[in-house]
Amino acid sequence: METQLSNGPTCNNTSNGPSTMSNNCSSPVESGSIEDSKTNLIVNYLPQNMTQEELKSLFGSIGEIESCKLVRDKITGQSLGYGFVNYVDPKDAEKAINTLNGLRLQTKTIKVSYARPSSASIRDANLYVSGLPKTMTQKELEQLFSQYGRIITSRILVDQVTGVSRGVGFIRFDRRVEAEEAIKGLNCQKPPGATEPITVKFANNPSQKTSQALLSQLYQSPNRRYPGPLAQQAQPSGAPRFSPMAIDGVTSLAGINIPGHAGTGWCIFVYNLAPDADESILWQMFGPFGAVTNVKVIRDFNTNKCKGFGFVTMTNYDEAAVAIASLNGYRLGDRVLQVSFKTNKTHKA
DNA sequence: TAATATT
Repeated sequence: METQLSNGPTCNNTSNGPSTMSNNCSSPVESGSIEDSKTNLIVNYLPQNMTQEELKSLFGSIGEIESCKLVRDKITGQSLGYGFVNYVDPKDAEKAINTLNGLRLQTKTIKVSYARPSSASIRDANLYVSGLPKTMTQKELEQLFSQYGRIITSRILVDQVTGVSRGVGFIRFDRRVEAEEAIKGLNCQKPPGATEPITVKFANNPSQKTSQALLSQLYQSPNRRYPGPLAQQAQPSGAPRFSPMAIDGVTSLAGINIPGHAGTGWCIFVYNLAPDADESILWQMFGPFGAVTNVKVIRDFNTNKCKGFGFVTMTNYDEAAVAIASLNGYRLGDRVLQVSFKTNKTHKA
């Protein structure tokens, strides 16, 4: 634990997530400020539909949260895909990095790292690079740019089908001045061995998105989500499909009184969990099916071992129904899970 | 030639 912390949490890159190369591993001390917070985390690559409450619920399963904020577009209110979680205890922040960094949520692999102190100097430090040799790797790209400063993230865009580089990428520096120097030094220059010069300029800001792009984003249907890691358990072919109209996120469920519906969402009962099961397994199993607002593993007060069951709250009925259809009967280790909407029989008024 | 990381 101590070793990993001093080595920098951002070294925990995942293999296929939208993560960075591993040169951003400086500790807060090494990066020049001993005042860096050890409780405040930045969470990147959040699913588009994840809410602040869901973020808080996920990270609250680690420890007490002092504050939590999902960053949204000022105009459209759309999530910008990242947020901040500030813990009360630095130990919990460290634990969150160790347990939640790299967690797969829907189509995303989230990244959890310490937040740098907010400052104007770290803003607008993102570069768009085009004309790269198709053979250039992310590592080589970073090597080229690292002479100008500390790289926070890098990415080379690839063809989704072939996996071949599209010759364009992004480099985010720690500070804007570093990005400015990189433009001066590398724009219109040929990388070593390349036959064509590259273009290096500041990347567009998300706020500059066209209204058309915003519209397509607003109407992106959450129904197209792949059915999670457990597709073999999915409903038999021929089973009724769910209408995208019904799960557009604005369907009002307030006041509906149906078993399983708890006012804030649809409560799902998960039975036959192992004694050492924890909340993360529930997030991982149900997250791919849609908006999960809460998970809970029921534990014995004395032993702190799971009593064999837990609950998951999902916002949308259709997504909950698909999750149940897919996960009921799912084999987790050597156990076969029973998954259903929660009934009211356990606590009759 | 364009995905999102500083409240």
